[in-house]
Amino acid sequence: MSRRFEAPKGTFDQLPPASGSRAEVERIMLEQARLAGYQPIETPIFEDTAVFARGVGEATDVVQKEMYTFSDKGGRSLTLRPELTAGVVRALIEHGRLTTGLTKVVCSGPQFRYERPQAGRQRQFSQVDIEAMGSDAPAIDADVVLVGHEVFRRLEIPVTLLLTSLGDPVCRPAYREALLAFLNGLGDKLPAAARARAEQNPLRVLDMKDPLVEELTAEAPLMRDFLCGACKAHDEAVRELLAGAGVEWVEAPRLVRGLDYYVRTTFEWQAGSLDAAQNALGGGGRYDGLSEALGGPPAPGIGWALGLDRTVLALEQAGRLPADPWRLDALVLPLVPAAVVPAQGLVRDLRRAGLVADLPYVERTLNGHMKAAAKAGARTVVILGEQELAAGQAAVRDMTARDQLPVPLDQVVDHVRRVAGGGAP
RNA sequence: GUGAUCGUAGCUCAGGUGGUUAGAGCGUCGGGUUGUGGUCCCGAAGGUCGGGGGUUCGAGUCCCCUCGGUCACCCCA
Repeated sequence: MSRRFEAPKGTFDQLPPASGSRAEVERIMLEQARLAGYQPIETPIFEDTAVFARGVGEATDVVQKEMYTFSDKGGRSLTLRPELTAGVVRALIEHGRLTTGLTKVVCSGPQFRYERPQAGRQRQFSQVDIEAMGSDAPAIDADVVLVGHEVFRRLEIPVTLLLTSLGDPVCRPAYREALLAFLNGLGDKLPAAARARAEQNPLRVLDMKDPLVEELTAEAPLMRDFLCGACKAHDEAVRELLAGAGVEWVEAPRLVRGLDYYVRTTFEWQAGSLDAAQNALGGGGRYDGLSEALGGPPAPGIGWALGLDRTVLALEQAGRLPADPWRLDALVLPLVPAAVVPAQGLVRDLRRAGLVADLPYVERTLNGHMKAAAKAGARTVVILGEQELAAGQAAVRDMTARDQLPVPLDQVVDHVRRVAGGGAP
């Protein structure tokens, strides 16, 4: 026997029926985006390495140690996308979509980061992402957040929205200096890891989990108190709009992003139900300036992404996974050779009517077929035996009611629709 | 990248101090007499004990290496 293979480290397979629930979560997110006017966009899974290096930021951990970078046979340096925003912005710039007006897009798909896997953190992971580019109006910030609010509402999953403003190139440098001064003032009381981080990106010291660091930085200056007039006005307008839309949030002045492009409005949804370190189900923020960094025209933007795998995990733990929508409405069962052709025709008609219909394809006793149909959750079984054929009928069994009726062949579709549509658990 | 922990049938797990043909439950398949279901009864299939090396008369059980899972740090959605 030859060697058996396993999925590569940090990747996983999605098999039915769990894959059905997962697809349903993705569908709900895409649907909410569509209702809010976001149009589908698709970009390559790999890009010129520089797109991410410049877009995400040379100094970030993502770029420095987590990218899947390789050379193709033409000697180009390419990178499997570690996130979606940079590629989307590159595409919008390339096709001249950022010169005028507002562009709202949504996309979904796998991304890749070389990390040590754990629950909710895989080397290949999927996100559903929305981006709105071309406006710095606070209303668009609220619009983007509202999409997420509705998604989590529909999924009936308890989340907390963390919200803050990271300032902009006008006010952040002064804050950075103040924070750095504060951290330096702590001297060697600060652990080495924190001091090292302070040199790279002092803001990130604020979200370290080391209790000692938390204690030492309890009185650290906060960006919130350093916002310039424009940022402050923007922030207040966003909050007013969100409050008006009934969105609740928690102030998170220490919320920090690991991607360099974020400015001003920044947010994250945390799962209350997810008992894991990776509990951010979705997050994002404003990234004015990213377009310019990628060689495009000035075009402010904001967006966020839903972590699909984590959201499914959280739904699982909360016992709220959406039902798998692939359950059979009708299993059509030809009992004699002469019934095979009419059965195929029935299946075609049922499917045309939008019902999930299938044949068994395997040899089994009638008893066996019934057992299998029950186990699979089929709502009806349409039996075509000798007697039924002779009468031009099918026996349609309602599996929930355990009730069976002879139905003329040309009425089977309507009958199944009535039975299957009615009693949905 | 650092630390910890685990790895026995498709799934969840048993397998004292190493000792004949490795077990259970669930699941799967078949049967419980003519064409009818999830409970019940009977039966069957299914395992190079993650992989490699070592110690030993003998290893699923001990040692080393390696691969993978999980958890925390780190990072992030």
